[in-house]
Amino acid sequence: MKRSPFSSVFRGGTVDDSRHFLRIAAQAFAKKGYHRTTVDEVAGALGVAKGTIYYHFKSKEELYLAVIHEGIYLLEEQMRASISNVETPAEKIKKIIDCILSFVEKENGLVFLFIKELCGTEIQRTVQARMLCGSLKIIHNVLEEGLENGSFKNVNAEITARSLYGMIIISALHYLSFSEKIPHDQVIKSVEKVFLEGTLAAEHRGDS
Amino acid sequence: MKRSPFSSVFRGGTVDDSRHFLRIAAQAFAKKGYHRTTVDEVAGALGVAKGTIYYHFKSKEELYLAVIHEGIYLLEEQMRASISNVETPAEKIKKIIDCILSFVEKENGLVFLFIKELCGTEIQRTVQARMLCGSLKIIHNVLEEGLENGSFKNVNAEITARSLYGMIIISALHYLSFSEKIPHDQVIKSVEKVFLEGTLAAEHRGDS
Amino acid sequence: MKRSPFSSVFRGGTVDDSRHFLRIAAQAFAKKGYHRTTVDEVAGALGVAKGTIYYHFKSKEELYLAVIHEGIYLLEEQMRASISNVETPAEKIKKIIDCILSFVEKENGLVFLFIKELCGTEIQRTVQARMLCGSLKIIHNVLEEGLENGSFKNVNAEITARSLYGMIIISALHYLSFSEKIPHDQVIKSVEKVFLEGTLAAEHRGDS
Amino acid sequence: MKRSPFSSVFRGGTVDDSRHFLRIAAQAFAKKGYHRTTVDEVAGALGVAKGTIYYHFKSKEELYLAVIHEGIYLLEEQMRASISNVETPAEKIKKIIDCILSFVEKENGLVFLFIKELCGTEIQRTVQARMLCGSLKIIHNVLEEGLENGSFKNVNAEITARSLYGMIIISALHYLSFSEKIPHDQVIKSVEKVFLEGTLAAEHRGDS
DNA sequence: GATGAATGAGACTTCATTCAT
DNA sequence: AATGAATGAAGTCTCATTCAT
Repeated sequence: MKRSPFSSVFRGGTVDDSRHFLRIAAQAFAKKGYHRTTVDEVAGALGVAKGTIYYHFKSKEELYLAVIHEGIYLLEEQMRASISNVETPAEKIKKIIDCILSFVEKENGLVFLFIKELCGTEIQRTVQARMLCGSLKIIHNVLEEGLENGSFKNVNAEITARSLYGMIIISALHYLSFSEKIPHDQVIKSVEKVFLEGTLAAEHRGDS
Repeated sequence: MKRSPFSSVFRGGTVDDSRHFLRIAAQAFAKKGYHRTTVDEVAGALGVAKGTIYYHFKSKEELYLAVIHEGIYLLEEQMRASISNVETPAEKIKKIIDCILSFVEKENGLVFLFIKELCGTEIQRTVQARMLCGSLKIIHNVLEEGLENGSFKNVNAEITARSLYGMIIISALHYLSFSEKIPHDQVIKSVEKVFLEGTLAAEHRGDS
Repeated sequence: MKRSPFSSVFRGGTVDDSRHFLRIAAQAFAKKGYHRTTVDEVAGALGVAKGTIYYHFKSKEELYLAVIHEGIYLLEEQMRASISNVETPAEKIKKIIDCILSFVEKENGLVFLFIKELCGTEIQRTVQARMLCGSLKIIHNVLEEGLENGSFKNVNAEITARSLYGMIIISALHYLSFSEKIPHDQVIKSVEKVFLEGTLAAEHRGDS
Repeated sequence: MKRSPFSSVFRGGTVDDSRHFLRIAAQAFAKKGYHRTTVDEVAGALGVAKGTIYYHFKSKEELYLAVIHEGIYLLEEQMRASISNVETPAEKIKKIIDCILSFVEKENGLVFLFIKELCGTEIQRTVQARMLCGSLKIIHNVLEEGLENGSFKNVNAEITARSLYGMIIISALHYLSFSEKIPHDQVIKSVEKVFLEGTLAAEHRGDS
């Protein structure tokens, strides 16, 4: 029984097939970015004719959004999985750092797409930001858990969640910018330490 | 007196005129991003004919690079100025946070362009990253200064500089993504605190 | 009992069913014209899948021709019926005016299609014109009947038939062009009078 | 001094140049109709690159409208000229019949375009109809003139104007449909006679 | 008989770039 | 130095048609 590439999106066919195809499309887009990637190229990567893309998606942009959405969902899944069996909030934070770093490393094409999208049109920005809030929420929840059980200081959970996100992403991005391999352990150690313990030497701190 | 590419637009134009024009071009590009902004639009914003652009720049891309470069240089200038009369490294960090936040707020169009560019083609990424290293270096220097005089813990200065950058940028970006005003004081306070003092409660920390 | 192309759509469908379907297809085409109407839309209006169209017709064009043909046949039927029990040629002319006007009003979509087709490619034009000659012939016959029994002046029956056709159609079209309702009585009266009696005042006419 | 093909539409260049180009474009469209004529073909006929069309017109449709408009204006000019030195309304009618017939014969491509457009979308219909009202108005005025000076019977000038238009156009179209030459004299004589004197024999008429 | 997913040729449109003035 | 009309390559999208089920 022949399966249509996107059959699962609409009828029959497993969801996994569909996600698989979106992942391939993501790679196609990731190579050169939205604008420099032609629909023909995506179709080629998918092994279907151009018309097939347009049979399933209203426009290049709609396809792109599906791709982004899938990517964001993928990150969320992995973040959730990474902390599923972990006890303390501090440990969870460490796992999340590791997880995001790995994701950025492995799916760097996708990550570039995310971020670029975050810097697009006002409408794109908002849509995209709202989607990313899912993964942000996971960090946010861990922070609140730590605040409740007293393992974390009195910090603004929202802003702090974003700060952590930023630390990880930008640290990782730096290596990718120079096409270097991310020195996982070093980065994890450094981000962990700074985030959890700060940078001030003990004698310079007026710990609250 | 150095002559700018556009010096003739204003008779006797100086380098400052040139920077002024690049700043306007930046705003034009920032509205819709590199690809969706036409040379016609940039020319229109500049009040010159399209041919004039090509008289001064070899291509749209070259113009864009000049714009980006000018933007990055602008940020560097402001960062340098912000810490020029400050004593301690910790104080300098605070000033830098404030400075970057203000820059992101005021020049958000430019910042979006920076970041997008950081996520572009491999070659662009590298060029761009190298340029951004200027402002990173400023943070880096402050950290080393603090390491030397003992006010900072033994942290990896390079990675930590990037982490701080990431905290600030991403925190700020969040608000811009939702077209909200950045709550300056809150963000500054939060980032400062986390970065300098960490998030772990005293009793949970095995301070080194 | 003859089987229609779509007979299977309604089990035991007859020729009448077929005509019914062509009439629906006509409405679909009429809305936006041949080119702007997609086969999908026609299929949708018919409540069948696109493939079904191609099962019954070789191409979009063949379907369209069938539609036009059905429309022209419909007009002929009605014209013939309208004069079937009428005695004098002059009375018949009045009935025909009324009949065409009603047809244009009720089946304006179809009429637009006819006319557009009359203005198409050379080959289409000829095919179409030949088809329309059926209804023209009806008028022509009435005129000849009148010429024979002396109730009509010595006019060129062919050209005059076309003239009458033109008077009616264009008069009616004017209202449709502005999406106004056709003022039946007025138009009938005016066309009748002009056609039968002319426009010149008695004293200005050198009646032959 | 080089002249741009459409220069007159915008600046410099004579209006005649511009009209000339629209006339050529009209011929291009006329051959196969709006939809089957590609912009490339029009550009080719005009001897310019495709982009040049889009430099001067926003879309294929806008170009088409300009073409139609020019054609309608052309007809009006000729109608007005044809009756400029004619005395009586009845003579004017004769001239107008001749003029329209000649126009249809010479510019048949344009005429097909007019009519097709009259049968298009509701919006097109209205726009087009409004434009054609110019030439209709000329006939209308002649009729009113005749009504006032008593040379015409008491007919409805509006509807009658349209009727005459229809007689001429459809009579002429018939020949074009079969790609035959229009027998000018015969048609003129027939239309004139029917329109001015009617078809009923004297003894069958109850002249008012 | 009927379906509808897939196809791919072809059309419109955009826009960076050139060059004569 | 500056202009802006002209260009044409390239990209998005449509849709008539096919064919395996």
